[in-house]
Order: sequence, then C-alpha cells, then structure tokens
Amino acid sequence: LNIKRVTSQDVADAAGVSRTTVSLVLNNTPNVQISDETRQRVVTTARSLGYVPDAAARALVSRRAQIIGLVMARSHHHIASDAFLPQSLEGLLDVAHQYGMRLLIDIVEPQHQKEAYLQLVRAKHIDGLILSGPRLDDEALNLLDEESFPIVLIGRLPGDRFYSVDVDNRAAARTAVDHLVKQGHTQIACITNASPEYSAASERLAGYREALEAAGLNYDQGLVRYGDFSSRSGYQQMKQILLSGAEFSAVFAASDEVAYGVKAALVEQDLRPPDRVALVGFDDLPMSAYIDPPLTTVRVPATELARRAGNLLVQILEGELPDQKVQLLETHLILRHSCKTSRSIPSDIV
Amino acid sequence: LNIKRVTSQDVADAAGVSRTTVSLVLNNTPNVQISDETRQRVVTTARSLGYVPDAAARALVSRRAQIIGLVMARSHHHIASDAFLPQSLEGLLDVAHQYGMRLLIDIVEPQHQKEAYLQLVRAKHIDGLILSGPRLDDEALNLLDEESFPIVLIGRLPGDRFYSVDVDNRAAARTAVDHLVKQGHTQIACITNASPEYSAASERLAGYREALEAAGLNYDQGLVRYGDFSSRSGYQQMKQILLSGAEFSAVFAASDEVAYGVKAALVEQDLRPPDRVALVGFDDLPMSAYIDPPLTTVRVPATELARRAGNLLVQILEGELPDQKVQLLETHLILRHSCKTSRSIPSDIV
DNA sequence: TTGTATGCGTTATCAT
DNA sequence: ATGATAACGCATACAA
Repeated sequence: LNIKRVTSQDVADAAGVSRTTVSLVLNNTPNVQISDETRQRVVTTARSLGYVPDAAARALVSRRAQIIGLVMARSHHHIASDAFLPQSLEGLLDVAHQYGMRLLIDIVEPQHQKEAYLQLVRAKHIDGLILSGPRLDDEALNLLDEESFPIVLIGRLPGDRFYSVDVDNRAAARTAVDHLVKQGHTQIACITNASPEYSAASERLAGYREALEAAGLNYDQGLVRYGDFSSRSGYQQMKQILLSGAEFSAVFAASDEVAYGVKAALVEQDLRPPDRVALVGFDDLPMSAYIDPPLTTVRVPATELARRAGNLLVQILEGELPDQKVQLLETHLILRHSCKTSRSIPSDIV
Repeated sequence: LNIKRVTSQDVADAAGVSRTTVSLVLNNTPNVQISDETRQRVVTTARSLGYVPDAAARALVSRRAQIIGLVMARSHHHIASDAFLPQSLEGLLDVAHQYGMRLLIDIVEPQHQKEAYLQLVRAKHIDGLILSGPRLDDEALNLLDEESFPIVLIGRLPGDRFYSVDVDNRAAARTAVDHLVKQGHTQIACITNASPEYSAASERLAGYREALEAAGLNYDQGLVRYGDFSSRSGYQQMKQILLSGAEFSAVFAASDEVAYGVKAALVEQDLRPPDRVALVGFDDLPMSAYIDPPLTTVRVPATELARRAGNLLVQILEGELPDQKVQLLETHLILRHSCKTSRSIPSDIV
C-alpha cells in the first residue's frame, strides 16, 4: 500500500520550524507568542501537504479519542427494522460535527450486556457513551456509572441516577388512550412496543392503565399483548386477540412500527380503521403520515432527543455537570385518520 | 474523574512477568514458546484486573485502528427517513463483531464532498471505507482510490473501478415495470427514488425506459418525475402529475419510501391502488408488507448487501485482493396487493 | 522461555 | 519566539 503519510515532522521540515511550533500553531495553543509570519507559513505548508494529525497519536497523548459512542440496547434481530434509528443518527451526527467529534456505533444484545460495551470504554475507544433504550437489568451500566464514566441515556431508568433525555412516555400514552376514551371507546386493546424490561414499554403500558382507571374502565388482561418492536409482532399479537374473540373497538399500539402490523391484521378481518376499529400509534415515524389511513399517533421528537443527548454528553465531557439529570421533551398527539375524529386532510402532508 | 486505567504494565507486575510477555500471551503471537502455566497466569490476572489494551496506543504502533468507516452520501436532511440504513447497520455490525472491529459512521453532504471523509482517512481514524450511495461527482473518492485506500461501495459507479456490492438496479426495475406491462398497462408513470446523480436512481430509470421500449411503448416525459428519497417527495411529485392531467394507469415508484407518498397522493384523489391505479415500489422495506394495500415491490437484500460489503472490505484489509470487482446480488419481485394480479394473502405476513 | 530497548506521532514541559 | 525532550501505552526485533 502506497498510502502517503504526512507527519507533523514533515510539515516542520517543509516550513523550516520544529515539530513543537507546528503543534502550537495548528492547535492554536493560547499564551504562546508566535510571529504571524511563521504562523502563516506553518498553516499553508500544512494545508499544501495535506497534513491531518494522526488520531491515534493524538488520542494517546491527550487521553481524548474525540469519539462519541452510540450503543443501542436491542437484539441484533430488531435493529434492521428500527425506524427510529435514522433519526437518532441524524441528531447525533449533528452534534458530533458541531464539536469535531466522531460517532462510533454499536449494539448490545440483551443477553450478554456485561462485556459488550464495557470493552469499548476500557479500550478508551470512546470518550463518552450514549445508551439508547437502557434496560433495568444492565450490569455494565452501573459499573461504568460507579467509575463516573460520562453516560447519557436516550430513555430513562427508575431512580433517575443517570443523565437522561426522554419523553414522558406514561403521560403521552395516557393522552393517547384518553383520546380514544373521549370518543366513547370502552374496550381498548393495547399492544406494547416491546417487552416490559424496556422502560419505555412499561411506562407506555402504565399510561394506558392510568387512562383506563381515570375513566373508570376495566383493565382487561385479555386485551393486552406485548410486541417486540416489529410490525410483525404487531400483526401476530393483534391476530391473537382477534382469534381470542375478545371484544374491543379501539387499539392503542405503543409504537407506529407495531401499529402497522396491527392494522394489517385488522384489515385482514375487514376491520379497516377507522370505521369499525380506532387505532392510535406512538412515535410518529416519518411515513406514518403517508400510510392509509394516515395514522393518529404521538409525535416523539426523535432527532431532537438525540441532539439533546449529544449536547448533554459533550457538556459533561467538557467538565460541566448539569444539575438537571433528566430532560423531558414534549410530545404531541397528532390527529390523523385512523380514529374517527378529524376527517379533514392531515395538515402535515404538504 | 476517577476512571481507573489498567495498563499492560499493571498486568505484568501482578503476574510477575514483563510487559512483553503480557503482550505476547494476550495477542497469541505465533512462533513464541511460553509455558502454559505462565500463559494461564497472565490471562487470569489480565481478566481479573479488567485489562483491555488501549486502542489508541495499539493503533499507533500497529498502524491499524481496527475501525471500519461507513460513510453515507446523503444530504443530512434525508438521513432521518432513510429506512434502509438500519438494515445496512445490521449487516455491517455483523461483520464488525465477527472480526473484532468497530464501526464509525458519518454522512457526507453532496455539496462539500471534498474535505468531508478525506479527513477521516488522513487521520487514520479508519482502516477502510464503505461508501453507501456513491455519486458520480465525488472527487475525494477518486483521490483515495489513487492512494489505493481500501474502499468498498454499496452501490456502483460507471466503469466499475471500485470494489462494489450492489443489485442490478436496471434489470430489477425492468422486471418491475415489465410486470405492469404484462398486466396491460400502457401508460406507466415513474417517480425516481432520487436525483440522477445517484447511480441507483439513473439505473432504475433506465430500466423503466428499457421495459417500455421492449414493449414498444412511448416514453412520456410528462409521466416521469424525480423523487428525493422521501415519502414527501413521492407525494409531491405524484401530485404534480395528477395536477398536470396526464393519463396513466400505473406507477413505478423507484423506492418504497417514495411509493408510500405516491400512494397517499393517489388515495387523496380516490385512486386507491390497486383498483384504478397499479403501484409498484422498490426496496421492500420491512413495513411494506404491512401497509394497506401491501406493496408489490422489488426486494433488495439490504442487510446482505451490507454484510457482503463488510466482508469484502475486511478481505481487502487482510491483503487479499479479490479479482472480482463487482458483486451483484439477486433481487426478487414480491407480488402483493398494490397491483391487480394476486389477490391472495401475501405469503410473507405470518 | 522471557526481558530490554526502541519507535509509533503527538502534546506538553521545560529551556533557550 | 522557538526548539529540545519527555511522556502516552503498546508491539516487536533482538538479547539473554
């Protein structure tokens, strides 16, 4: 391989100065007096040689890799259909670019959490960690916390010991279900977005229960099923409820992805929303406005969530420890056509 | 920060050996005779101390960062709704895990291609590059190629100078459109997946033309519009065709994402597929089986594409240069319900 | 079978 | 205002 490698020594030689001077100039080190003329010369020769400091060498000495780690706690199998991921990446890349950092990404399977991203940290590959979809049973997380390694959660964990950015899943779910209640539905099924180890899933389910209780409605075990992120699971779980013969007039699917599957199962039984069954989702994926019927759902500001998480992490890395541990972002119920309320054209299709 | 940092020296001390021995043992260096007893002792003390080699130090000396770079040539704006991305990540993470490598991800805006990922390479942040959605006008790409930096494209560029993994977009598009032709459609609209700088877009459009020509049908400029990845663009472009009053009985949307928007525009005009208009997509996103009607589309093995690309890159990194530059993977036309052919339940909903 | 010495490219601490 | 020099943590050729 004939990859040419330009070092600071090369620049120094070409500019007729020492390596130190090159470093001083290029890093704009403060409290150092270097003549403008020399400064210019160094900068231009560096550019003309195409010099870029070696990341490894710099990381080694500065103890900063300049890399943010994004770790997603999902089973490998489910990442492929995680429609949220692109939005998270967008937000995080935003922040990374802004601060001249890089983004390293990995997933950790629920089974072997322990070793997985611990290595990433121990190897000092990353300066800080953003953990998306934290689980209650994550041991490595607590270990890292004890060492006060910089961590920000996208999501939330009971106790709020971690810096986290999230939406109020419980309140949002309650609002969504309440919307169904107000339309007169008394038998509302619920397919969760994931298994209850995921805090978002249990919170959304709790919101569902609260809305029911507030309305004096029965919580019927037979109308509740657990999804696993995928449309497929939504389809399957809805199918089971249909097969069980349980009666219901509305469904709260705790993620849009799951809602798509739910709808497919309903359509298959000639129960196309919104006429005979109302359907509400959760997340507001970009395409939810374009499916048929457009999905009434809870908008989660996914990109902004990631952006906040990234900013929070950078802040922590720079030594400022915000006193507010948890940032909760607003959600909004987006009324479209999968419930009978509004029959006008959704305002967000343009 | 009280982050404890265990070095190979610590392990050496604790095990009563030298740093060299630690390195030799832990790296399983061949052609070195070390007593099993010593070997064991080193391994166990390393584990008990929680020793993980410093990535920067290792990279510096070994000249290998052990990091694969995934760069997506998309405008920042479009990444958030890139439903393909999760699948690509899944495949790439597969490979990365398999070879003990890490995955660094970045995007490069079509505007300022030049500097963007060049820095990533120059800083030796990454050992090799996987470029998704390469563009004809990418200067940095050629620069890197001249230095024979390891690159694999997901997608393809004219001339096939690069190692690439792709599907035969043109043939697949032809098959899809041919399917419409065979159903008797003579006026078929086309909304591309992206602007023609993206080779996939121009290839799919070419396939559309070829199918028309083969059937002796007119290529009508007025029935062709360019999308930009998003559902929104599909909606808007379809809307324009509808407004133009041009006649058509079928639409070939060159990506599922775009197809969703197309469908929304059709539904809005009471042209819900498949009854009055047939619709065919391209990509087969996971949820395309679950929308209503389930979308007839071309299945692109996205995860496998990424996996191949990753494997190819690793192979190159290990010094074997495959003589086959281009790997073309099979696509399949998935018949669902957005065209009038099959009226049975799609076989892939289970 | 194991230890010593050197270098990777950078930043930082000193002199000059 | 600039230049030597010493780390940073690891791998490796060479010694022992």
